[in-house]
This record gives sequence, structure tokens and C-alpha cells, in this order.
Amino acid sequence: MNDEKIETNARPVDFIREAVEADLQSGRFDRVHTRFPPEPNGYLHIGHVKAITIDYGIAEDFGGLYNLRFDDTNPVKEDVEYVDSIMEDIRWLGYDWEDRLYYASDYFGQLYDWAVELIKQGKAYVCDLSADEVREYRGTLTEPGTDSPYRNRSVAENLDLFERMRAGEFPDGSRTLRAKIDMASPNINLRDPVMYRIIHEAHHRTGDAWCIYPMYDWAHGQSDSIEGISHSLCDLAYEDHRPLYDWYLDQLGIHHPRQIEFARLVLSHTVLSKRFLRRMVEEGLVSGWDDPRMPTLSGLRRRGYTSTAIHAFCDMIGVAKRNSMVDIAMLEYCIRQELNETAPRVMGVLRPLKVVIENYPEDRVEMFDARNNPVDPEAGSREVPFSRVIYIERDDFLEDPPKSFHRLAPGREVRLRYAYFITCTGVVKDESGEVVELRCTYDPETRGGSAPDGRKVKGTLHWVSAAHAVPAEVRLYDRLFTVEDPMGLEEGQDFLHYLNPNSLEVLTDCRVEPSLVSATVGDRFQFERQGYFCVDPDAAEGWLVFNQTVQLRDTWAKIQQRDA
RNA sequence: UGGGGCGUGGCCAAGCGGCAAGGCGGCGGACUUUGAAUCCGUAAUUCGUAGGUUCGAAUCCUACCGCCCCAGCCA
Repeated sequence: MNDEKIETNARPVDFIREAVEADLQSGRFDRVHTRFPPEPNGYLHIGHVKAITIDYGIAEDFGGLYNLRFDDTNPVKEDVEYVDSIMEDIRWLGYDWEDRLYYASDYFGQLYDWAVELIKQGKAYVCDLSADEVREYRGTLTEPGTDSPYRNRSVAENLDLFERMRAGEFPDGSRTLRAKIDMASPNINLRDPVMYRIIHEAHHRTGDAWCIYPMYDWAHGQSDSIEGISHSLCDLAYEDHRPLYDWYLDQLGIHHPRQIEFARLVLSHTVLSKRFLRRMVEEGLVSGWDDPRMPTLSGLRRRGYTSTAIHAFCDMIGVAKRNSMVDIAMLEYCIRQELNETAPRVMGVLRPLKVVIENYPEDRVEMFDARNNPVDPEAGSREVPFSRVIYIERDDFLEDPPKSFHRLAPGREVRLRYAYFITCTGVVKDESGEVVELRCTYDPETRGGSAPDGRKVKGTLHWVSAAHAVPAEVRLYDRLFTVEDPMGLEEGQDFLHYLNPNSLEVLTDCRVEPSLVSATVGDRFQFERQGYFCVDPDAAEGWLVFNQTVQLRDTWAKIQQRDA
């Protein structure tokens, strides 16, 4: 009687995949072909990754193809620097567009011919209105627009004028080519939208072959059509543009892809807008597009994020039409989860506090076997040197601790990971009263970290042998903004108002275990009890520089906060 | 007051008329030589609100409320 349904648990389902499936079923399309159409005017950020994984992921799921197409229709904003970085980022994500790399600018000739065709059909005209006048004639959200006085020029005149626009006879802004649709449409996009504007500016690919450039709406659908795209997936912002997308394709009678819109990613505590990210770069608020605090792919990569973690994140957030804000904690969870499995463990002291173990022989050095990764037996182990003088983390000692503090304090005993139990017997302070050194004793019976008499200690500390440790620089990062939604601005406020002044902390007096001398740029580690770190490109021969990718979850910090 | 969308626990998100998945976060506990990881347990008598249809609704209908987007010769 209890015939439970069998979970097929196949690919993730969402409304777009359902629609695509239905289109295949109904025969509207017999294959799936998508595209990712970035404008080369900035670096890709995590929000773009969501779009890419939808575009490309769906093509893969349905055994289809996907293209990379640069939407380079505005020479004043675009640059090759960006096309290079975009390709690098997409490849890093693991996608291969093979030979299907295109540029909207490849289609300028075809687009021009189609525009001529629309003019001949009486569906497009050259308009002499200035930008301001166009705006006035457009009407408002509640009032219809009024026809341009140039709306009814003859086909011959339009053809002549358009030809001369192209030939460069007119200055920027003096004329446009407009589609003749409906100035009274409740959808403002249909009130005779501009198809071409005059821009006397060299284009990064076509040079000065053109001085008229197509608008997004005129270029996009036709480009999709030329490439045989089946499903043109985009941001909710383009929902209002779909009628126009459809209109152009219908007038031309060419292959007609289906546009489907989804909600773009909004991530808490950061900003995902090329415009604002560029501003932070230009104003020097961050070190560049690849600053590890940036939500750009190059920033995340430098920070130590892996592409698999980013993919896991995209799977986790889903695809829907609801405007939502994803908690950045989800992203952090994804990278922790992966690094927990893969990152070798290592000991590194960020803020060193000297500890002298008084009953440990002056010249003795022992090697302790340390597991490289407790969750991965295959990872093996390494040796870590121990001696009389060591460094521990300043935060691991409190002179007058609360009972909930499981670490070192006068008279308390803790375990040094993989080494011995030590007990704090004395505190050395400087003139200002600051603790500069601890005196301790160790119990030789606890070698390896456990006591033969079975006594327990609550705390286990990481440490490093003073004589053997290697100095390093560590860069700690925090959220770029102090509030969840930096864009949720108060009246007259700038989003930079919410910039977190403490998003970067550079520690130059760190000490890490000697096994790290051979670490190279990009290597990732877990500094036990602290977090995940990777070697930054700034590292040089003899000087290690680590970026904190993400902290370990910190229950103690939570307890402190709660009790504070 | 035009048009287009969207409203399910703190945050994402399934659900497609038959009796509210899952994940993140939180909380409680177990375990622990990382206060990590792991492991259990835990929260919507309720799906924006109000009506209606139905034996039965988050799912259908109506009205209302709220939020987002659109008046670039940006994309």
C-alpha cells in the first residue's frame, strides 16, 4: 500500500529548466543552445557567475551548446582589457565555449542591412530630435508619448539619411534611427525605441569602420538569432524588453529564440554592480579588481576561493524570479566545506606570544608527527619541531579568564597540539604592564598530547617553535561593507558610507611552521583553529604572504559576543 | 493613479488541489589532541491580507496590501 514515490534526484530543477523541457517536448525547439553575453566594460563578479552557470549549465544539462558573445555595442565604455579578463574568468570556472566565441560587433554589417530592410518596410525612420527632445516626446509612465515630427519621412528620405549617418556626415547626437512602433504603448520600450545612435569613436574591434552603433535591444535579439540560440536567458530587468525583442525578430521573420528572465544575484555585505566596483577600483578604495575583498572572480580567486566552491554556491542558491538577497554566509560555507576536505592543516601563529618552557632542556629539539588532514587519511603526516621556546597565539592566554575560557591562564594546563601538556607558571610584563612572555612547565609524560593518568585538558593550542618558525605576513579580511545592503541607501547617502574601514588587517609579524617554506603562490592551507589561507602572489623569495580565505567557524567568539 | 514582475520560518528555496522538502544561519545535545569537522535533535497548526470555489487550497477565483523594475542616443 505504501508505494512511496522514488526520488529521481536527477539535475536540479527550476522554472527555466522546466520551460526548456517543455519547449523540447512541444517541438518549439529541437535542441538547446544558449549564450552568455557580457559587455566588456568591467570584470566579472559572482553575480555574473550565477548567470553563466544558468546559461551554460542548462545547455550542458540538455546536451546542447553554449556560446560566449561579447556585447560590444558601445565603444565609449568597452575595452580589450576586459575581454581578456572575462575569458580567463570563464575558463577558470571550467567552461569551454570551443570555437563559439563571438562579438556583437561581428554582426554590425548584418544589423545594418536588417535596419535598411525595416526602413524599406516603413518600420524604422531617421529622427532628428535631440536627446532631450526624444525624452520629452516619449511621455511619462502615465501619459502616452507623442509622435516625432520626423516619424513619417518617406522611405527614400530615410534610406538616404541613414546611409549618410553611416557615412559620417552628421555629428554625434544629431540623429538616430528609430523603430516605428507605438508612441502610446503602455510599455515605454515600445515607444519608438532608438536602434542606432551616432558615436564617432574608435571601437576596440572594428576600429573606425563605424560611426553608428546599434543599441542593446536592436543588437541582442538579432545576435541571438544569427547564432541559432534557442533560449536567451537574462536578468529580470529585461522582462519589459521582451516585447521589443520579439517585435524585431517578428518583423524580420528570422529565427526566433525564446527569452526567459530570472532574478539576478544580490549578495549581502557587498555590492554586485560593475559600475560601483569600478568606482572602488578607480578611487583606490581597494587595490584593484582582484583585491581579495572584491566579489569579482579575480578577487575571489586571489582570496583563495575555488571554482568548485563557487559552483556549489550557485547550486545552493537556486534559480527563481523572486528578488532576494543571499546571505554571504552561504558562500563562506561553501568554501569552508571544500577546504575542510582538501586543505592541508598547518600551524601558524598570527599574533605571537613568547612562551618559555622552563623545565624543557635548553638545547633539545623534538620532532612531532602531525596529521596533514584529519578528515583525509590519505593526506599523510609531517614532522613539526618542538623546543624550549615557542610562540602561541596572544588570544590563547588570558590573565584573568572567565570559567568558560578553555585556554591558557596562570596555573592552568592546556595541550600543545601534537606535543605536550603545559602549565602556566608565570607571566612576564613590560613597563606598561603588557604581557610579553609566559613561563610554563611541561609534563614529559604527556608526550604526543595525552596523559597516561587519563587526566583531560579542555584546551588544545597551536604553536610554533621560536627557533624554527618562519616569519610571514598574513592579510586578514572582513566584509567589505558594514551593512547587509549597502545599496539600501538613506536619503542622499552614498554607498561608500557603509564601507567597512576594517575590511583589511595586515599582520607582518606572524610565525608559521617550517614546513611552509616550500609553499608557493596559490597553495591553500588550514591554519589550525583559525581559518583557511592561501599564498598570495605578493609572496617573494624568503617572504611568505598569506591571504585569509575564510575563518573557521568560531564558537568561542560567539560565546564572547553573547556574554559581552 | 500606466505597464511588467514578485510575495512560503532570520536568509535562500521546493511545492503545479490532498493534508508545508531541503540548504544556510540559529538554538540544544553527543563526540572531539582544531571551542573546527562530524553526529543527532529543534522551530512555519501555516504559506502577504480578506473573502470565495471545493469533501479538501500555499496551490483555483476575486479584491486589497506590500516590494521590485521601466520615462539612457547604457547594457
